[in-house]
Amino acid sequence: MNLPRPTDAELAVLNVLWDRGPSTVRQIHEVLSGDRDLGYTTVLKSLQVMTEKGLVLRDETERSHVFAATQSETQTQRSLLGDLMERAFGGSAAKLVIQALHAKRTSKQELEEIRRLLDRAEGGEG
Amino acid sequence: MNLPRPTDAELAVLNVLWDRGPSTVRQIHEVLSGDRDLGYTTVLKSLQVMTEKGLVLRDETERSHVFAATQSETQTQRSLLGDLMERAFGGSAAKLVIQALHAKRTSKQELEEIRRLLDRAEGGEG
DNA sequence: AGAAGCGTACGACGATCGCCGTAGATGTCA
DNA sequence: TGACATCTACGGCGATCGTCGTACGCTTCT
Repeated sequence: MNLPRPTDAELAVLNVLWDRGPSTVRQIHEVLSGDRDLGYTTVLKSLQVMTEKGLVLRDETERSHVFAATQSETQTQRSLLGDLMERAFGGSAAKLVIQALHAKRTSKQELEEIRRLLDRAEGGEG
Repeated sequence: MNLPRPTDAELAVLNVLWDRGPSTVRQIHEVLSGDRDLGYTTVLKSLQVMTEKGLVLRDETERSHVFAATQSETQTQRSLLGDLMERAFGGSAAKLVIQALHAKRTSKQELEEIRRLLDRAEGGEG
């Protein structure tokens, strides 16, 4: 089954989950309300919706439910990227990468990392 | 002034505009209804909303208004990418690029193109 | 036992999304 | 001139988004 694309608010929650591992509403709320002003029940409601969508799993064994992301950060990043690639880049990974490199100044180390990946990718292709 | 992120439906319209240049509702509708089933007034309404948002400009000199994108495809691609980079990649272009290369099999030619860009980017840096 | 605190459930609200029907103005053609 | 086609404007509909208030059930503390 294919999961729906997480919304902005949902992605913020997922980021916390990926960063800190399975967490309670309170823990997530604490992290998130560091940035912006955000009610406790807002986070709770988000998690409830995300549970219905299958974006998170809820462990109800304890009184304070514990939530965990169902997809890894990497999986989500790829599908988000694939989605954007289709919708805005005519499906071309190369165009996307090129614009990404323009979108933000990339450090020398990062460029090297990309180059290494390129070598591997090229090698692995028929 | 900063334009809002175009929605999925709006991006589909913009794609037509970038591809065919300034167009009437009818022309856009013809292209779009090639793929999916879509009412004429649906496209019209989209364009009206997009005009309010500043995503397109409307030329009303003719009876059939002519719409044009206010941002180039490249500009939009970059801001979409920058946005996603912030929301899902912790602001790291490198992570994004790496996942993008994984997200879809990339042809040898495309890889070469990216490599060339990398050379240029590296050269131009301090 | 009663009060105070912590937790989830539920419903609501204003905004937006994507979609379209209908109204009414304007142009075209027999 | 009258019929018909073509356009835009407007409003509505069901769904989702992001946000929260309120209700209510368990703990825990006094």
